Amino acid sequence: MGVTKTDLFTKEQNELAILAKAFAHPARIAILQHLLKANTCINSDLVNELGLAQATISQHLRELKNAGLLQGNIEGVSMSYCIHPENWNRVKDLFNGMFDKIQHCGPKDECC
Amino acid sequence: MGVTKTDLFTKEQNELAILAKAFAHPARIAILQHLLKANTCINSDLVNELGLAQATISQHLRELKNAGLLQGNIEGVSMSYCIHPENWNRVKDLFNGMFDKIQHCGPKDECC
DNA sequence: AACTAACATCGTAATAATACGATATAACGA
DNA sequence: TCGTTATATCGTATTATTACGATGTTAGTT
Repeated sequence: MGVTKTDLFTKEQNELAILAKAFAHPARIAILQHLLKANTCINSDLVNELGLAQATISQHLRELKNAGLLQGNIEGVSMSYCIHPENWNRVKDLFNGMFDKIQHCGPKDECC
Repeated sequence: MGVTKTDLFTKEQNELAILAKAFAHPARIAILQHLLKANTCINSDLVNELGLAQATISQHLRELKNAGLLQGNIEGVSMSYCIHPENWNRVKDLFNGMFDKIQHCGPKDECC
């Protein structure tokens, strides 16, 4: 793409955008939802669950991990992933910090 | 990109991903934050505020509008944008529906 | 050691997103 | 009407993302 002009924006704006990008694919949402239910899973679970190739799942997992949403622990031969609890809550707070800033703007909410 | 296999995922997963994509650029976060403060703005406000070209701002505004996050009203010669209140709250609920599903997973939060 | 199972990484083709100049379009005022 | 102001849209070069086969890597098994 054209290069995003990161320097024009605040640290918070860039951070929120990076986090949102991690959520911005249905496969990654599906992975997160699976983990919210199952607490833990390995790559091959998700290959069966989602029907994407192993390499593709691995790539999505890495992106979620890079964003800090997941952590991975070696479990014998396989890699066990789970949601990173502290970061998850921080992300929640960051988004809600934005969501909650909306203000009532008129009797019928006619802002503009 | 390789084509995203939308049909593999649920409606909610695809919707969340589309919304997250709308948030996944610092310029769009900046636009939303500006609107949360100012309630209303026009294209040229943002050109001055953000330092991106007029065409670029217009493109970002369209994406935010397509995602349902903004609404626009004609105001004489210019276009007045504001946050779409109902959709904004629905988006908030959708994300929190996900954020809040995290469960305590152990004495030290060692999930995996 | 040889084999297997489970992943990660590489390479790459296909496709999407970003930025912006150039060019429409539309409303208002003189 | 003509010019001005404010946006939208088009075209396009550049860069990023997605998916997956092929190949590497590592831990356990026989």
